[in-house]
Formats: sequence, C-alpha cells, structure tokens
Amino acid sequence: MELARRRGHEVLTSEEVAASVNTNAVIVRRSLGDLQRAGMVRARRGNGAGYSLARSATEITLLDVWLAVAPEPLLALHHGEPNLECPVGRGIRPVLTDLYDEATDTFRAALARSTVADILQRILA
Amino acid sequence: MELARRRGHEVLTSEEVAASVNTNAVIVRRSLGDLQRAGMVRARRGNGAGYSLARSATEITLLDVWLAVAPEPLLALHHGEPNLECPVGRGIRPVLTDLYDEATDTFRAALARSTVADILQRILA
DNA sequence: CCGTACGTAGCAGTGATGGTTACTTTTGCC
DNA sequence: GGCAAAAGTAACCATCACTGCTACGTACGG
Repeated sequence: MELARRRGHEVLTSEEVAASVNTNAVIVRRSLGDLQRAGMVRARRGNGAGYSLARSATEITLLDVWLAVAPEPLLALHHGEPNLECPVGRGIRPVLTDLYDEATDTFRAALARSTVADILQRILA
Repeated sequence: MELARRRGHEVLTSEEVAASVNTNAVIVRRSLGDLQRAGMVRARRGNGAGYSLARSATEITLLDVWLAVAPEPLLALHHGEPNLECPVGRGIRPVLTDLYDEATDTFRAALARSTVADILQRILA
C-alpha cells in the first residue's frame, strides 16, 4: 500500500516493498508491473528510481486492483466439453456462465466499494 | 445434474455420470462423495447401486453445492506474514479479511438465489 | 457366494505460482 | 561519457493442486 509513505518518501523501490511484504523483489516488480499497465502506479527507472501512485488513493478501488492482477474468471467451467448427447450437457453451459457472471458481478461491486484510501484509513484507525 | 433422470432412472452409476460429463468415474465418485457428506446426495452400494438425490432439487441451492465442494476461501491472504515493523504490515490483515468476508458474502448470496430445479428448468426451456 | 459398484489409496502428468539468479535497459549524477 | 542504481525480463527450479488412471477394499443384492 503505496500511500503510507507519503509521509516523506515519494517513491519506493521494489526492494523496500519486498521487505515490507516479506517476499522477493522480482515478485513485487511483476505485480507492480500489472498495476502499472493498468495505470494505477508509475515506475521511474535509473538512479534514484522507484514506484509511486499514478492516481490518488481515493480514486483506486479494490476492484481496480483485482482486475489488474487477477485475469482469471473466479468461477471457471469444467475445462472439457460435456457430453452433447445428453440434453443437460448441451444446455448447461450458457445457464451456468450466466449465473457465474451474475455472482461475479455482485462480488466485484463489493470490491468497488472500497478505495485504497479507505483501507489505509481503517488500518491507521 | 441428477434430476434429469427422474424420467425413469431412479439412480445413476458413477460410470453413467462420468460419461455425461466426459470425465472419469473416480472423479465423479470423489465429487459426489463431497455432496453426499453434505447430505444432498445418497449413494447405494452393492448390486444395482448408484446415486440419487437426498433432497428435493428445489431445496438444493448452488451455494449448497459450492460450499460442499469448495472449502477454499475464494480470496486468500498472502501465505507469508507481512513485515510487522511496518505499520501497514501490522494492521492490514484484519482490514483485508474483513473486506474479503464482505465480498464473499455477497457472492454467496448470489449463489443462494438459484436452486438445482431452477437451473434444470432454464436448461430445458 | 458372487458379481456389481461405491470408497479410497497411490501414482503420473499438467499447470499455476513463488522464489531465485542473472542479464539487459534506463536514467540520474559525477 | 561513464558509473551506479534500480526497473524490466527471461530462465529455471520447487511446490502445490487438480485431473485422470489403475488398483484394491468394501458393502450389498440376488
């Protein structure tokens, strides 16, 4: 959570972030790369480089982050084809994808209700 | 979907279900075993054995199925501990689990709105 | 008692993820 | 211009979960 270092440090290196998450700097660069492609984070390179927020923390929702780092469909159908000779096998997929989409939408709506700023405020409270 | 064979066949063997899902009988037995432990399906053994619904299809929601077969938390925290020297690292987990629970609840509520009977009706429509 | 089909263990193949190392590229500073 | 710092990225390995398969134990009807 990038905003916490708006108390002095304008940018954070991947090493610093990795230390605070107890993981590897490369993992951080990979994840922040996703957020950067989604336009929520800026990366400066070269000497004195590091990451900073590209948008205000009040304008970044959990949903934004979720979409940037999780391309997977949350509910996946069985990989293989069902047996098309069975009447259920033929018709089940559109119905299930429909229901999946519905459930996924409510899930996303819940994520969209919280911004990074909200979360930070609740952490510091 | 077990109800479709209430047009004659009282029980289905794992082999028959596997054929209709284009998968292996053992996989079916494992999955239906979960549903059986959750009380939604009955299994008869011995000669002429097979599976049948333990409750009416109108009394089985997608949420029931989901809970029976998916014990995973849908949104998992990072496995490792965050750095506890960072103020954000210390406080973030309760906040995130809270938000995760909230989103997961709305997701489950959406699943609870559909029963197996509903799905079957939509398939045959 | 015998055959059928569930229950379950064990194993190989696959794919996703995390972690590490190493190398390239960019860029500020001297 | 050259050096050093740090992002970007590729390659590789370990781990884990899941599917699919074989095989065997177990319950139960005829």
